Amino acid sequence: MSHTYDYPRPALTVDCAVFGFDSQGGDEGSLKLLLIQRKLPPFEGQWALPGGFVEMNETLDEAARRELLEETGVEDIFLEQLYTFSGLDRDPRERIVSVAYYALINLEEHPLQAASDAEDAQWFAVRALPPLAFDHAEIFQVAIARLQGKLSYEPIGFELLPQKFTLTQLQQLYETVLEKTLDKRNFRKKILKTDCLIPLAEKQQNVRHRAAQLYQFDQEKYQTLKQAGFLFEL
Amino acid sequence: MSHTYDYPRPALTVDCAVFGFDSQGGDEGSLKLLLIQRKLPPFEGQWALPGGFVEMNETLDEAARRELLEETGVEDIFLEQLYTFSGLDRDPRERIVSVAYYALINLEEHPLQAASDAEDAQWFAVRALPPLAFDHAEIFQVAIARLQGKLSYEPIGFELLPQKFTLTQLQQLYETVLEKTLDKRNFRKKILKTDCLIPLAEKQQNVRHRAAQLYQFDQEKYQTLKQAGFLFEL
DNA sequence: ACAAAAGTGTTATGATTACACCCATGG
DNA sequence: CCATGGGTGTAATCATAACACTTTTGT
Repeated sequence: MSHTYDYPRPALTVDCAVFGFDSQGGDEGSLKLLLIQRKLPPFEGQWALPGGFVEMNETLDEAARRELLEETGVEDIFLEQLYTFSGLDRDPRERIVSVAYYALINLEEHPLQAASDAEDAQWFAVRALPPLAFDHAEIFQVAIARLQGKLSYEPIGFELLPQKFTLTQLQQLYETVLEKTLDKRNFRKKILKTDCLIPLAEKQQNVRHRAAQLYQFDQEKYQTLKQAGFLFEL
Repeated sequence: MSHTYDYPRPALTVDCAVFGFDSQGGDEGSLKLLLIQRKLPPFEGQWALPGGFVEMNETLDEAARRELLEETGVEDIFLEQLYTFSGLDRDPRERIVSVAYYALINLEEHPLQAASDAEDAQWFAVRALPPLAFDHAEIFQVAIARLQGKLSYEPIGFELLPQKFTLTQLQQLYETVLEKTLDKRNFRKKILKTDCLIPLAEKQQNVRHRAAQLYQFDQEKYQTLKQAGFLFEL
């Protein structure tokens, strides 16, 4: 079946930069990016951001979530539109405009399911990415810049952690993403002063040192404070 | 001539929310939005954001600038991508995905040229917009939220003023866009401390009170400071 | 008892807020 | 000389940054 229009149209795709955070990886925790290995030309065998064509009966958000689920088995995650890329030679085959998204996920609670349609999906440390297909390296750059920017004035970091986390994990996350070290006492004072963390009646398990207090982010309270003009800053 | 594809494709357009600032308008200056009156259905006769279809040989930025020039005679202005809108029923005729831009312009130095292709283009105070075609009211909301957000941590306000401006004009601009009043002395201290304003050897003319010092924004210096990690905040 | 990370307070400095009067100019 | 907006300083409060030791727990 084919489709005919009076004027030529670019094809429209979505691409997703999915970030995960691994509290264990390396000394200080490590930030990861989810990539899939291409099975078909162009860029056959190379790694790329998950994504694909937008269908006629879905919005861009829906397309992004669908592709993510199909290609990586990941669903129900934080996902936000990033930027639309429209360079004339993005794709060697034809003119393709791509709406990029970035997503945040915590590795513990969303393991990769072996991708449903035989694409190989893997996590890569953002400090050691393989060469990426198309203009995906550029999309990644924009995505990480956005993540860094947004982390400083919106509480999106929690999306990268398990529901229950320690203050040290949270701090490591901020340090890793922002690429700078933070003072422990000042960090704790500031984050607790926001009053958006609920201390749980529960401690870390199976650690061979003093067990840390676990916390949970109070999404509802944050929304309330935000209405009232409060700004989450770090 | 017609064009045929294996799969159906949404049409792709750009829409521009162009803001202007009028230091005179009203007590405190007023923020304006540039609209064009539609000559054809759908929404015939209604006001809409300038915009149109993306051609195959141009990027989105280029398309936005081209449409702006064609429909309103405006060129060489600050223009930035905003968000891509993809609701299934944005346009009653067919599926159209639209990449929205916002632009800033100073009214004194860029008067509207009677639109080259017979569309009627006019400035409207953002506090008193007419009903807008399509989902353009939503696009406008996103645009103004972005303008407010960005004004606080990047020096984009200068794009809305003439090259030479007084501190009072600048303050009125901030007050108008952010919708809050600012303290004169504190505002001046803070903005001058950034060291990005060049005092000119020139004063306001033709005012019936003490003439104010004119300033110019030092774009180069700002870029330098920005590299060095300095953040323009207000 | 040791190793490993958790947890906690104080002080100095800089930033922000609040606030009111004199000055220059044109009519 | 008066009306209009231009221009300026200080003190109080708050936020930030710098900094080191004690506590808990498992081995």
